[in-house]
Amino acid sequence: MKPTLQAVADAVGVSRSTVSNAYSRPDQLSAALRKKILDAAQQLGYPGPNPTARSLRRGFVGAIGVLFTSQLSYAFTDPFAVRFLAGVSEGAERHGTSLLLVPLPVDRAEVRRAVENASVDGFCVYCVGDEDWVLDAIRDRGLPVVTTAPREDGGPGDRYVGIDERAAARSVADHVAALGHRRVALLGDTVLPDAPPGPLRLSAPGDAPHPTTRGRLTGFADAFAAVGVDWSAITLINAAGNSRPAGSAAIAAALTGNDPPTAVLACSDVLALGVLDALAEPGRQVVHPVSVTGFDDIADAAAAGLTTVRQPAEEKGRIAAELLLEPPADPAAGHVLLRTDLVVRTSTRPVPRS
Amino acid sequence: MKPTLQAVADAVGVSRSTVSNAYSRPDQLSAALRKKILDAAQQLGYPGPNPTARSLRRGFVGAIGVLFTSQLSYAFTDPFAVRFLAGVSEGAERHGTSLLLVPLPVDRAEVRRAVENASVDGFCVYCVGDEDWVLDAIRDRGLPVVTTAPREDGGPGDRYVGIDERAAARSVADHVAALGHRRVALLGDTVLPDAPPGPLRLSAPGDAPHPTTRGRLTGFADAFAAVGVDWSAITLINAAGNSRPAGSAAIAAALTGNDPPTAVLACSDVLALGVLDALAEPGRQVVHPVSVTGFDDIADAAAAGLTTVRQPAEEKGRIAAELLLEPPADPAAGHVLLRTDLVVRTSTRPVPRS
DNA sequence: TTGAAAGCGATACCAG
DNA sequence: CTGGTATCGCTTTCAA
Repeated sequence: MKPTLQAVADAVGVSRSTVSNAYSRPDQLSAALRKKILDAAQQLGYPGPNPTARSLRRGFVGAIGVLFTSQLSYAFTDPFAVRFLAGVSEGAERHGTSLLLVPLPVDRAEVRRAVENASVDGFCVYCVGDEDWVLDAIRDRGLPVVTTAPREDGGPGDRYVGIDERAAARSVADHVAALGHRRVALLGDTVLPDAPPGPLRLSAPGDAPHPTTRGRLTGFADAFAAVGVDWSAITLINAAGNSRPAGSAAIAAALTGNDPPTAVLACSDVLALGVLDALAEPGRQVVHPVSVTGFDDIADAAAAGLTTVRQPAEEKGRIAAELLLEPPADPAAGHVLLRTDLVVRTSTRPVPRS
Repeated sequence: MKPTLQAVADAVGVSRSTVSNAYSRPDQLSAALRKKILDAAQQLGYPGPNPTARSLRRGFVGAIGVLFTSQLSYAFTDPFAVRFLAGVSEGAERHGTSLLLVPLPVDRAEVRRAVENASVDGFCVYCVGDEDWVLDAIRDRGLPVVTTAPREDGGPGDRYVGIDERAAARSVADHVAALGHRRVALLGDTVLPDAPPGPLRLSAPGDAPHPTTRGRLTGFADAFAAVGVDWSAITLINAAGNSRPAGSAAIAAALTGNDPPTAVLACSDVLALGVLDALAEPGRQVVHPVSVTGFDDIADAAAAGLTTVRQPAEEKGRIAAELLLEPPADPAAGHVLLRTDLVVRTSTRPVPRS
């Protein structure tokens, strides 16, 4: 049995409170006594105050939970997520706060349990898919939450850090439209739950359930509507997952069909790079060059010459952590919108004359 | 005040145990009563059993601590570390275990406190530098630990997953030596604590305090000793940090000096890529092509054509997690050595004839 | 099935 | 500066 604080107290012949003070409030006892206690503890092999017991008593843990509405390894696999986390960890580190990465089970009921079991002071939710139900589970815990996508029904303490998805998406799409592209395809990840990879019909961009995807598709549509291209004339393509291979697989058919698009606008850089991969495949020669755009501006985008929208990944994470750790006095300050920038590179070109 | 289990019990008119059972052991009470309790809880806004209290009582947390002997953001900045973590998270996820990323303060005394304050069932330590003192703090907690570098004085329960650093390093160095290189430079990160970037004298490779660096330098030295090149004839260069810019900065002077090395062997891919960056800089034309090798085989290595040693990053992480979560019955199985492979690409060429 | 009682290991207030 | 006491919120025999 591991010795407890009580054991140390007995050994030294003082009360528990004194031993506790020796650890947590050195100024509350004489240096000599403190040393005596610490020595005895060392000698007994007392590992120091049990952190769980301490948290219980203090009503505070010193950790924030980070949830990915996806497999946990997504957090380390997706380039944007990694940078976001780097930012979160930076913010947390500044406050001496730990990060608890909680894996979410696939089963909904178990998700509740996972959320309920996390010893944390608050949650930071990185929204990958449509996750209102996850947010509900968290909200029921009654802890502060910060999300990366706006909530429809955010309560008073609702905190959020993001970008104006719609405007940002519009900025790239405007660029593409200005280059003369009219026959375009939009590529999104899991536009509808369980949709297979490939073309997908959606009566309006606003029908996409996931807020981020919805915002981006709507922004794309806005730009083309402005030049007279109706939503119904735009090809929407679904990718099964946010990864390069998923992007390649999803776009493949569209590129080889007759009348392929002259431009593909993807909802993420990863998907866009997948499109470039598909375009580069020997078998997949398209009759004309295809312009491609991404979203995020991850590291690989620059080398690939990908035109994209930059959003400040690390800053987003850092602010998320700070929103949790230093709650703004003014609740209105709980919603932070970051700036985005259109980054034009070589992957977009004027529409080829036919 | 948030309602407690007691409040729910009072509201329903049952005892606490019954409410507790409603949550944790559904089979211990009638479905009807359980529903009644859960409804009441919902109605009262009871957030479910407090995870901290539960952990205290159960003596088990359901989380493992992950420590980086460096800034926490290193975990998300260094490509190899990220892949390692992806592996750890995969292993943890399989067990429904969370990951607690604990930021380590710079101050040693505070490190102890940080370690002592982490509510976890075990620790996984990613060794960046010379961290015996961190390991000591952890060991004093009396929790299981798995490290990525062997410990000199590992106790009985000592768990470790790594590679044969020395042999792996030797394999690249043998390749370089076979190409005829004799005037070589070795590049390592923080070879000695607080050493400035640039050339460094070490009487023997074994003098490097950090076990990983020591192993790699020794392996490099082995290979050259075998072809008659003495340690004293080898240039050792220190980089201030494991990053591309640090690599560039450290090597710069050596490349422009007279009699520059014909080959540079770096202790990591990141440093090696930094060397390639330096070589590519307009001002830095070297009189002859310089061969460069790395270590790890991160994603960027392939694109850069970097010759390197591959070690299975994700697997390393996954095994680390498993070693913690499914302690091997046979203590000897607590030490896992992974295989490495020499990957020859275009960054190494035969020594130029002069 | 249900409930009473005994902790899990520590902290904080308040006398002394 | 030190110690008694109440309590943090829950789980778990064990008996009814």
